[in-house]
Amino acid sequence: MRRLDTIDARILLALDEDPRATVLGLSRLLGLARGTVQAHLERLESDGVLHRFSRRLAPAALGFSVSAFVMVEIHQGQQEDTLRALRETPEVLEVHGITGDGDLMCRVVARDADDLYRVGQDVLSIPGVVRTRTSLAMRELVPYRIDPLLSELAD
Amino acid sequence: MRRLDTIDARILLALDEDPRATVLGLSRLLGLARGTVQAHLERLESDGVLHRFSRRLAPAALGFSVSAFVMVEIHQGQQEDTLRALRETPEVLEVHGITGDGDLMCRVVARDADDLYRVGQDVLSIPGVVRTRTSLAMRELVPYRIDPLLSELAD
DNA sequence: GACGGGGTGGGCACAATGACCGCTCCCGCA
DNA sequence: TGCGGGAGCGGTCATTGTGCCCACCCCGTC
Repeated sequence: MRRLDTIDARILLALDEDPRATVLGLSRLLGLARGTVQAHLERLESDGVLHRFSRRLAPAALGFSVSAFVMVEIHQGQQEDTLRALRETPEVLEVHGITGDGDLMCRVVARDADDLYRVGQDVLSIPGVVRTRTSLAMRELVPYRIDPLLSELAD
Repeated sequence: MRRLDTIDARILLALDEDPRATVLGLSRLLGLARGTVQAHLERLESDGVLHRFSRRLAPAALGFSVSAFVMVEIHQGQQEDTLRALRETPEVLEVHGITGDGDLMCRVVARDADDLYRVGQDVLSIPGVVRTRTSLAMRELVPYRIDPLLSELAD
């Protein structure tokens, strides 16, 4: 994966401030030539450095205001089937293979506490799933952010 | 938080396909009037339904190719101080207050395995932190996605 | 039965885009 | 030592998109 430089970082931080900023606007703001900003933006999009747009969408806007982490212990043998089923469960937003006592760490969302129970059951009923341990995310104490790391790169 | 409608969902899915699509382009693609798309896009940005732009950035592009989940057990009394320190640690990307055996669930990144050890020590040395349990995210089995939920809304 | 929100379609002046050009500077390499 | 090549810059061009109007219409609500 390509490594970002100072200019990329400054552009991204500026886009955080104003996500709909134009290329020309950014070039003026950052004191760069328009072509420079344009080239960097194109590379950012084409190099796979940026995730899909919908990553910016808050699940709550879809009515999924409850989120939880589900540790899933699986039967290693049929991991493929298990993963396929997890992928087909829309409420499962992401799955990581982790070290430690669980095998899979899933982030799930639900409409409310009751709905979360249903999602939990859905996961539990997936073939290959041995045991689950659900932790309800009660408060988002530090909302996802990456700008501190970006800022370090920007100067 | 405002609830999205079908048009919002279709716009967002189209932006997933082409994040740099113009308003005019979207209106043609979706068979909607330009003003309609423009109004929805403005509302999406202004209603706080969209997270900051940098949420789209892959940490690996910054050189942080290792990520991990750190369960942090804290001294409830000084939670404020602990949180402040976590917030000041750039490698800590997000923190959730959760139910269950840990108190805090942190997602952290690091440059490599060695660097992760350092980050782990940093967290452990924060006042109020009693115990930590780190799970290295070895593989992203289902990368974050929300489009299945969006698609349900789109039709 | 009037109102208002949210969609449509059109039109306008202006701004931004994409795609060029040649120029310079700097770094790596033969 | 000198020769690429990459990356910024600054400029131009025709084309496209934007922001902001307008009037209209449908539909559910009070």
